[in-house]
Amino acid sequence: MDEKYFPEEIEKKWQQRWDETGAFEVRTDDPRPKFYSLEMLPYPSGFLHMGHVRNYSIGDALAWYKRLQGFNVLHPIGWDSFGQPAEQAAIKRGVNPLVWTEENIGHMRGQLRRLGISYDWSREIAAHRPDYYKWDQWFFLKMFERNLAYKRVSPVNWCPNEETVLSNEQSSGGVCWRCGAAVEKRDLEQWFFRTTDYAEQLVQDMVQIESGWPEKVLKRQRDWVGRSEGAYLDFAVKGSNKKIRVFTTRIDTIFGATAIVLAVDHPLVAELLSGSDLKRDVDAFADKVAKSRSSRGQLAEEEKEGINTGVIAINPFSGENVPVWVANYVLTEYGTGAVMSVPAHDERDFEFAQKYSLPIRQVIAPITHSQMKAEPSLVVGTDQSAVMTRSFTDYGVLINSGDWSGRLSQDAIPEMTRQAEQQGFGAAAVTYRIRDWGVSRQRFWGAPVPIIYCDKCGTVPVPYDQLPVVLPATADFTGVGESPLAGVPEFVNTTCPNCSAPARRDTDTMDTFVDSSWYFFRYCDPRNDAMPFDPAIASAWIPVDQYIGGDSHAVMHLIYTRFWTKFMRDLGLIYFDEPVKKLLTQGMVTNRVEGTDEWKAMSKSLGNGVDPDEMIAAFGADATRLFVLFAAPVENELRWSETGTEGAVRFLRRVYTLVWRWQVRFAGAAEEYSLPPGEKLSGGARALRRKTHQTIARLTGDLEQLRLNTSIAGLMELLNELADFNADPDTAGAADAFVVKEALEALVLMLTPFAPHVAEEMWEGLGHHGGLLQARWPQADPELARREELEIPVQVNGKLRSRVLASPNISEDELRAAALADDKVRGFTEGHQIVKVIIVPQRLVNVVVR
RNA sequence: GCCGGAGUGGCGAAAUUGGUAUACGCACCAGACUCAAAAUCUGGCGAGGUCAAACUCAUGUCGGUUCGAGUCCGACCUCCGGCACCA
Repeated sequence: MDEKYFPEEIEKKWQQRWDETGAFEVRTDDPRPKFYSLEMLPYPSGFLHMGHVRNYSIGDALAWYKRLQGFNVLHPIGWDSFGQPAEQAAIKRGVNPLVWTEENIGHMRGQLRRLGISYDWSREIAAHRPDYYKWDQWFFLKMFERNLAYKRVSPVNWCPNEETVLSNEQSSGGVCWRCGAAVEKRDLEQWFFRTTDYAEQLVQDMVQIESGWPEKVLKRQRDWVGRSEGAYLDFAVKGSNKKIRVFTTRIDTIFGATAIVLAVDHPLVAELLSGSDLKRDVDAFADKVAKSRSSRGQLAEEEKEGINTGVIAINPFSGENVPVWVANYVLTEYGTGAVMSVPAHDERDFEFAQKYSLPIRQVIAPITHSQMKAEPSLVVGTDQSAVMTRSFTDYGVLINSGDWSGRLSQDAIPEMTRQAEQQGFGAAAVTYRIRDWGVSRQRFWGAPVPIIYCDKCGTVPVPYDQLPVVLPATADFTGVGESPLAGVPEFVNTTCPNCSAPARRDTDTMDTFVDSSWYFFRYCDPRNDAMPFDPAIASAWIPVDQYIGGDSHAVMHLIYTRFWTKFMRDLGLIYFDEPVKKLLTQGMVTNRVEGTDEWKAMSKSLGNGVDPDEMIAAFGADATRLFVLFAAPVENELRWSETGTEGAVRFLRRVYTLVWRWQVRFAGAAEEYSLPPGEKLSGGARALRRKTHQTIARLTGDLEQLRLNTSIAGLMELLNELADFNADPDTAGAADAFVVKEALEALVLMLTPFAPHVAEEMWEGLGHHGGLLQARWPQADPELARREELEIPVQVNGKLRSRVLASPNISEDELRAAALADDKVRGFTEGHQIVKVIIVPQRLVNVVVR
């Protein structure tokens, strides 16, 4: 130890030592219990930002804490290194994507090491390397074999700016998730994974993780899967043998159906109208709708429009004739692309009916008090002349519904569904909003789709022994048109694995979310060249005990990885359903935007970024990390503050100086540091001991819940108590020195998760050799943590009036007597009748008077 | 519009889940050290009130339950997120 705290030297020293000894490398056959601490792997943009620092500091704190508790901790890192920016660099600046990516990784790896995050670097992986993406391709082939990967022409979301296909998730809100450009539609042949096959499991299995995942994330996933229970119903078309199938969740409103409405590209539209005069009008209308959809993502804001086709359908329940319309507000992709329109009880149908003067027939009446209050115009048995001013969408009691009138919605729904089934015109049904995952990208910098097209044999999977399908070293990066791979003849031209005739490779690459769906399985067995991972090894580590990342991945990545896990389970690679036990979605790191009062996520374009390297240079990695963890609860937004970081340095320096002052005594004398039996401690020493043990208990609880900010506050309190104790190392007696040593050791050990370098340095200074990896988290003695004397507040009628001193084992009677005898309390009770005295043992006395 | 979450000092935030509101830190103020500054150390720091105290009022607003409410219940206001024609 140096006399002064020089973070740079200490950090360099310990980083080097950790590196040389491979300190954080772990083995799967270690007998200790395992713990898997995982942070979302970074995209190698070239530079770490403060969000990364926060993410990895949280994960590292947990990893160190668990190590000190005796766990075998897997804490790996890798690179999500396929994706657009590398290709953009190639297009704009002519840099080779591989060179660009490897350079970025090199720089960021250096930054992570300077931060001193305790990773097992021997397990580092990168998605763009053939030994990784080989397994993306392997999984693709497995999907293909099981009919979970299929190809179809489909209108895809197309970003005109980046000229690439976007998934539904990536284009939510009608804008590109990365660049914000308005999304268009295009028809392309695309590969899809059947995520819809797993829709039900994705919802059902949430019960397995709901205790460990934020409710917010689960809710978004539930919404995303969009499970909806209802029924299919077939409406016969008059004068034809065709039927129109609709999906509804409100079969109980069917007597109020006054139209059938089809989506513009519903297949029946063309059939029903062939030869009709209206066909041209409807086609023109369909074109118009398609155009306006591609230019604007905001469907909800569009005015409802439709055309009456003149076709008549028959309501299977009432036998009534209803007109068939085509309209822009019905979605092709959801349900059956056709709905029964019930204006009285559906907002959208109501709006549509008003515009086209369709009849609005009430068939559900409100029954509860709050419904009545909200809908004064609607009453049971209302006459048909009553005018509805808006739709009534609650459940209620059926009216004007033939034999069903008088039934409750809740009862009518299952019974009407049963009748529809029995009579053969309907069935109970569950629909989902989730769609299949489009994985094709017309991109160079991704894992090539391992498929070959042969004129004779058609679509042929690349044989497993020919994997990986390696990306060519380079291509023409024009940034426009089809995939760059299509312009590389050596890549495209191949022979058919079946018949050896000349054939062509698929020129698309896979979505990068494929890479990130299973990467943390690969960490467990990163150099396996026979399989993506050994099932036994992966099962020894996974499920991940704690996963940490931004909540921007609440739906995309975190749904895909759950899907992938279930798929791997069905392949027989693993036997569990869910990959992640506990999830933490950390808050953003924000900074003030210069010249404004706004706090926004740090970004280059706003000019409010903070460079982690500069922080490390100015304050040290330990102080930077400590501040980031202390400044706010992990899930909150963190507002950047430089003075806050100075405060963190101040704290570390105070601890360091104290250790320095005492280490001479601890290292020099051959004193035995145990408390001599029967030795009486001074009041101050007892208080310090108590604080030490209270702090241990507090931190142990807080860290389990990742309450890092309060943990650090606890350490600061302990330091303050140590400073107040103010014993002199040169003259302190053995008992005082023992108490100080106990406090300092606990402080240093518990500081390790937040500031590991300086903790190592101080731990060594306190005379321990072998480093913190040999050390153990301190144990709290509950007996010592307990107060020996309590200052118990005394209230009169709930207002604090005084305090009395009492020992913790004082009886209730004694406490009551002491409280009532207190001068101040007597001042407030005099002249009143004491009704009762409430005593919360060891806590409080409340005297109730009248 | 619908669904979540949150409102506590000048600021980030605590409060063992109904029991001393404002821990810890930042900023600020005063003092010590210094020729001076920085650093460091000591003290102060919700509002009103007073020489000082007593005391009063304060956890978005209004009401309720309770001996006692930041915490529970009801209504409302504001802010932040998510979803948005999903039948």
